[in-house]
Amino acid sequence: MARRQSDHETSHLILQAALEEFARRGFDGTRMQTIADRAGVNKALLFYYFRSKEKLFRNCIKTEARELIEVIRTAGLSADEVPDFISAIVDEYFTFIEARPGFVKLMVAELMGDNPIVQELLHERMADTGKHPLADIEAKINAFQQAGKIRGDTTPLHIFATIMGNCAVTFVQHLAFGSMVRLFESHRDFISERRQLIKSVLTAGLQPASPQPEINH
Amino acid sequence: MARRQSDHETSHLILQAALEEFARRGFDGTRMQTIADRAGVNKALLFYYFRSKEKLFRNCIKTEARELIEVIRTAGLSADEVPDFISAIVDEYFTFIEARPGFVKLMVAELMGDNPIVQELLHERMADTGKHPLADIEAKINAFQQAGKIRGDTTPLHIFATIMGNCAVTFVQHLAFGSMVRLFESHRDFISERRQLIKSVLTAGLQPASPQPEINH
DNA sequence: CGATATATTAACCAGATGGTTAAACCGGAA
DNA sequence: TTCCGGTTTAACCATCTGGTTAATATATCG
Repeated sequence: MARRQSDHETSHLILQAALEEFARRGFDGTRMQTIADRAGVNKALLFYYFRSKEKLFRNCIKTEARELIEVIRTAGLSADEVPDFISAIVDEYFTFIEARPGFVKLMVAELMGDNPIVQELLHERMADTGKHPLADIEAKINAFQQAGKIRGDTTPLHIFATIMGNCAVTFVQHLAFGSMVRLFESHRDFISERRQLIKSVLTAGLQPASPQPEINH
Repeated sequence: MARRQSDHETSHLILQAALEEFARRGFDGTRMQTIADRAGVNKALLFYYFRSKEKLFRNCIKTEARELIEVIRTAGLSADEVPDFISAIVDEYFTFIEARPGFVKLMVAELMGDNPIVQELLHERMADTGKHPLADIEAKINAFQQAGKIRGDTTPLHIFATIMGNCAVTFVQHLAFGSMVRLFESHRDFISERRQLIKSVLTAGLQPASPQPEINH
């Protein structure tokens, strides 16, 4: 009964199953046996292809993070004006995550851990390409600032963090508010409303210092 | 050698230790023995005061969530103008979290789980007070909208989610970006820069529809 | 076919983990 | 002092978990 599959096929099955389980249960909550069951293979195969639970986890993280970075990078570079820039990044981020229900949880699980896997990934990429994967985005934001098209009172990375943060947190809020209030109708409604609001708020909020009311602190 | 302590003292010690461990390792990653060690008590005491690991975890979550809700509620109600409203909530949120290094991780751990503990807490509070803990805040935002002081093209809860989301995500980004780029100087610098930027961006971005550039999508 | 390298599996293992229990401990009341 | 209820502990247990191993199955190639 044991049909033999190609190396690539089997390890891909495992990776996919692992991705879903890690996303759902976190690192510690995930059982190797469960991944094996989900992939329809013997547990020992997980250790045959990936040497340990941690290595398998690292592989999952890297696979997903690599994709996201590329998606965001491409989206950001495709736009020439600030509103389009924001809109493109937000849209691509949302689309990316909506297609990967467990992604945010997976990334959070990575951040909960002690070893920064993403950092490892970035080192690899920098060794390959010779520059930071986000360097282009950073330069683009800097150019916007020089042209007076975006607020210049902070660093490009803070601008970037603001955009990405609003996107990412949406999907955690989706869980949080979903259980805290049920005044939000359906899931999709919440997400899509949020997407538009983020674009609008950021487009207005990231404009160069227009006369704003004083803030107490 | 076994000094006897008062009931309250011991269970409080345990709760505090549990809080730190759950925050650091998540639910599944936390060991009851470790909590016991940290609290300096015998492991069996954890089961004596709290009946199970899960009950202990629930207790931690509720304790923290209750505090945060109250802090935010109070902050929000204390301000009469939108910029102060935003500033107060952001400041209180940041202060709250800075004093509790593991809070965000703890809450994320709760959201990762399958049973919505926070929802349980809200039900209790609503049974006590007769209204949703955030109802006052919601009403206040609604009043701002009616007065044309804040954008009226979305619901109060989306406004609230935008403010809270920006705060919460900061402390996750602190971890994420901290390992992704090291262009951010120290931890405190990142956090405080972020705090000011959030206030500014939101104050500008949440204003009622001023003429904004078109957004492609 | 036979040989070889790779894939796959069942059975197994040592250590850890949440939880239990019965006994000991301790302060205070009578 | 004696007794009693709440508190604390050491020892214990059933179960689970990541990881190993030795044997088996399968494709590929000469």
